[in-house]
Amino acid sequence: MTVTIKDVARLAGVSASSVCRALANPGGVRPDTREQVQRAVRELGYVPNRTARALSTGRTGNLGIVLPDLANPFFAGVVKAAQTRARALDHSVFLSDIDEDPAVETLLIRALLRQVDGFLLCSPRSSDEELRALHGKVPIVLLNRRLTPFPSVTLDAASGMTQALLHLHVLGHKRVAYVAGPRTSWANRERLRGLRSAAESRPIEVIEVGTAPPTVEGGAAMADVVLRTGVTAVLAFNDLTALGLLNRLRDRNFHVPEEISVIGFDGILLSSLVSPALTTIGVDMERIGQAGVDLLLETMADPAHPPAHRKLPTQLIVRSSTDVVRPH
Amino acid sequence: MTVTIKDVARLAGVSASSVCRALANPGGVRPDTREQVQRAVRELGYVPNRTARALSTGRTGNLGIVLPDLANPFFAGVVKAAQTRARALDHSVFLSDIDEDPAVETLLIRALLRQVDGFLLCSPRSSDEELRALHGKVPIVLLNRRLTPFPSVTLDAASGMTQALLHLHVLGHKRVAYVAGPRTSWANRERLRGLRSAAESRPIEVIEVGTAPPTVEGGAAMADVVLRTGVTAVLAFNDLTALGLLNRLRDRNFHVPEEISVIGFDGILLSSLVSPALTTIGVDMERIGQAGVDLLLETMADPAHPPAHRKLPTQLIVRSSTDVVRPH
DNA sequence: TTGTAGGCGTTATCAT
DNA sequence: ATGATAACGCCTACAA
Repeated sequence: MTVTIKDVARLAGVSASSVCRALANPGGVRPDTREQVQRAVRELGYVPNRTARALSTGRTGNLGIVLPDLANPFFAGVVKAAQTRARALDHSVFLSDIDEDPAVETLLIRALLRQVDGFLLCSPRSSDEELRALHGKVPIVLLNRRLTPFPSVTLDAASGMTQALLHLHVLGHKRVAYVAGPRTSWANRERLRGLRSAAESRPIEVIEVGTAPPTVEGGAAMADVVLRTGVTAVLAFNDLTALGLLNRLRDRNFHVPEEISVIGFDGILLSSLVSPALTTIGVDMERIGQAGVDLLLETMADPAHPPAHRKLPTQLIVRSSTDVVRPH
Repeated sequence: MTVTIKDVARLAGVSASSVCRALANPGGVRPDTREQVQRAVRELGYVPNRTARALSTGRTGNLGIVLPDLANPFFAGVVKAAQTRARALDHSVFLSDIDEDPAVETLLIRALLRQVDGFLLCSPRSSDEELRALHGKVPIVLLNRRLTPFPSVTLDAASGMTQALLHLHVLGHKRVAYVAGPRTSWANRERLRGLRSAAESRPIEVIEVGTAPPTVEGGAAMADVVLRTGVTAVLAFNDLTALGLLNRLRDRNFHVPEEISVIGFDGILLSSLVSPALTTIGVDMERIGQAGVDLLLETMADPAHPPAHRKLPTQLIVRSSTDVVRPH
């Protein structure tokens, strides 16, 4: 039924090891032998069983990608890019959506541990300790989180926040709100830190209005709180949150951006389609996913010399054309 | 370094076979033996190597999900649900985004063939022949495509299209356009068929304006063609296409829905956030993903008696509040 | 250059 | 109820 290396060997009139060599190391075998083998392979439609190979070599050719929520276009975009990159490098991808639940994260990782050569952990929600406990067991690259001794791909949130605040400053804003993301999110802390730091040197007050799930619903739920602070602008943890805000503000008959400015983070497609279009701090999801996989493969190749961290740029995308402040 | 079943056996003072039994079939072993084994397992932190198990049992505990484009929120939503369901049933998921390229689809499937117990093929772009060639080799469930002898999960496109056309009819529309999706998409043909069939019994003319990639860009590119037909309403293959249309129409200073109505398909979150919100034919992505996995597991359990096809409902979601026609 | 003989970790068969 | 033993498919010394 299932064609194995032995079938190929028999048909080619050689031993299994020769088949193996002919495939793995075409130079290490006589040309005519290789010819025989290749013909047999084609004829039988032989495909090596990677599961069996993994048992023997200890390498599976698989990567594990773990992320908080695939419904967030940011992660979908990153995974798409990562998966494409992985395939180009002859690797398959296990996908695990933990649905924002830190508890299942480490469980999932442990379950997949021996089925992958390494993990790309996107915005992991686990504690530093839990993650560190994994170190040495399996190559890991962190996305959107910085934690020694792991290699990681992060975003230059400080730059993005500075660009955004400068933008708001020029428009005359004096008080801005920040709607935070998950407490367990390193990126959230980083963005807030960047925002605060950018505000220090400017006459702008930053008000942290609290944490919301990084979803449209989460953002919508925070709109009233934001309004109560009387700010003229609000920065959200990410685009989904910002869109939720935008929507609820519109329901409340507040005009964006005339009465209140909203700025998101990620630059997902969706942010460009709403109207008024969302001003946001954009990132290159494709590059993020690629970089993650590249770093991971480097780490796997040489665990002793893990590659350096990579910090990717952010770029403010101003979309609302009439950011005129009318302080209230 | 890595703890195997033998380590457990040694520590528990039993044979490897007993460890295996104690874990797989707790009843088939003496209570005190099981006790010993469980203690050893905990102490050593033993986790069975699923790769090795797969080699022995022939079952991997993995599913493969293949889809055209993860950047499409419809597929992201379906995959999220499917993945969650799979995990609940103790299965892991391989993900493959083929980026709308039929050529890589079968290649990918063949590559993963021995690493999964079955495939969930979402909107497969391959030909009937290519797919049928896979039959018998591995359990397969089709999503968004009907093709004997495969079990499948499909949508009641005809119903959705009928609802939409009735809606347009009531509003007085006489000529509507359909912006098609990929030619290789079964769902596209089905939707067009449903639309045509619904139009037969009504005084409405359906004009197929051509094929567009099922993306925002694809939709945008078709806007001018749609305008040239002079229709008062346009149905798009999916929401992304519809949103592209919406956007470009707005750029052309056409008012939606006053001057032209736009209707999408899928009911992705995005469609509810734009303004005017997109009227669309909604589906339950979560249920689709769940049903896909459920069917697949049934098929795997008993390949001789594959489960029946499942056709899931569609529901027109009217969002634009002022669908008044001003025929031109 | 090629074949033979393990072994990877697990499960299943067969005695005991 | 338990323990040897033989697979599963592949890879890699080692020997020829």
